[in-house]
Amino acid sequence: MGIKATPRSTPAAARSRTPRSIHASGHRTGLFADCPDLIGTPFSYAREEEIYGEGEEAEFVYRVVEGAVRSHKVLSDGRRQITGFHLAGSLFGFEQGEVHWHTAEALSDTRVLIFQRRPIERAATRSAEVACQLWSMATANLRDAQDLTLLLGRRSAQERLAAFLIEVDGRFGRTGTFALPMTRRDIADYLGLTIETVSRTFSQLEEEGALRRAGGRQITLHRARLRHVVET
Amino acid sequence: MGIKATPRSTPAAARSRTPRSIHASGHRTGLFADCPDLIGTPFSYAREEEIYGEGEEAEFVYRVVEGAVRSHKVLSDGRRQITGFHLAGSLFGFEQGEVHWHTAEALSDTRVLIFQRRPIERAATRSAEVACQLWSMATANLRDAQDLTLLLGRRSAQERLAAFLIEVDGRFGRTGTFALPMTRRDIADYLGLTIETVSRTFSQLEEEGALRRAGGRQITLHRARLRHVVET
DNA sequence: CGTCCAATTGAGCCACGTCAACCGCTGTGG
DNA sequence: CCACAGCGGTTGACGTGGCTCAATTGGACG
Repeated sequence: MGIKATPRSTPAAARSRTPRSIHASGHRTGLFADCPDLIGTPFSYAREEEIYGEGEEAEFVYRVVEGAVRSHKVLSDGRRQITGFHLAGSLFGFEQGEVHWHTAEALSDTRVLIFQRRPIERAATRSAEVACQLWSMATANLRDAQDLTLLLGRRSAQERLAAFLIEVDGRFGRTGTFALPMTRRDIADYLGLTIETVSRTFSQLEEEGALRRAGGRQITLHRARLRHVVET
Repeated sequence: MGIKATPRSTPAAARSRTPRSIHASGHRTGLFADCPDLIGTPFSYAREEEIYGEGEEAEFVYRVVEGAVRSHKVLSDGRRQITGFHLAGSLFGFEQGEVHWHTAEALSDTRVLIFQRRPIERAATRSAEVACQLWSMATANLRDAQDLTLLLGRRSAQERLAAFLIEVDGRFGRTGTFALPMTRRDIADYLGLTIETVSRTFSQLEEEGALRRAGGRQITLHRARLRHVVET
């Protein structure tokens, strides 16, 4: 659970690098787009590498440039709940307060932009616009978290997986065909299931013609039928 | 599920009332405490009365003065997930965007202060301080939602109920003795269980000496044992 | 071609859900 | 003052969706 790969380099090292300007693509919110003085430092993480851990001081925030990241919490006995996946363009690690209250790990080799949290928070205390963007971001995350709450509290395995696949499809541009960036274990820990149940549910959905699998990760959705599974 | 009592009066009527200044007690965040120009209008709701519905235009936000409120979402087939309880002092209904994405109902006869959302949002675009408070509030709600996510995704019935009772005790001042303001159905719909399972779990916890019941709602906790059930 | 690990599949079990009976309090009407 | 209806809560019997344990398959890579 959460195998740690050897870090290529440390955030401290990243901080000492010369920042280069790059423009982020596909961001969900416009935050930082209109803050030309906030330049992120490019950085990379290997597959399964930890980006930050729960309880660590929250010095940086991150934007995914390429790859994917998961945020999760673990109980002492190892049970894990993933609270979100961050794909290209999305910002994560912005958890107000002095410490991170999640652990973040790279799903695959991932490039990010790193920003120092302090200057952004200081900017927020001066600029209502920045603060409103942070508010807006927190609100979007809140809505996602509450949707997940409904999913976990009241939906069956089929409904959970179907809703999840529709969500991922949406993030990949609603093409209906994509490669899942996460393992069955990640999906299980996001949906509050076991890998076996996830696997069986994939099989059921495939039997019902709601999707087709190719090589485990590659998926083609039959969106109408999937949406029918989710209803509401 | 969500029986609607006859409203005593409507929010529209509240809007036309003369605002009276009162000071809110026991608020979780200081929001509005230092905004003397933002005066709330007192208003009341009867037990089980709907305060606002999902999809309605979000014209007001609310602070509980006395009583308790639940926020929830429902699926088309009636399955319900309560996403939060709001006790005296807490602010709710502030769900950025034009419409509410929850339904809110009074658990018992409840007094609130109503604030118009528009002026607050306008204030936020002008004052970084106000915007930061809104951000901070959203962040606190986000943390709660993600804790609930872990609870629903990965914990057993006993752990859920124990964690819930500790949480409620905390909100009532950590006395260890209190009357639950909500029914078993509400608890079940918050914890993603059925009323029968909640009831049986109460019985188990009582057998194990982790709490004592008196008349259904009145509870005395054995905090050490309850905490032991939750661990982590 | 062999190794490794993700994924699938099967068999059996159990925590929690379902269905149903019953209890006890409260309010109401005779 | 009692009878009774209504409702929240508890308990029992039984069903089942998802979990556990275990074996097998399949794809990626050396």
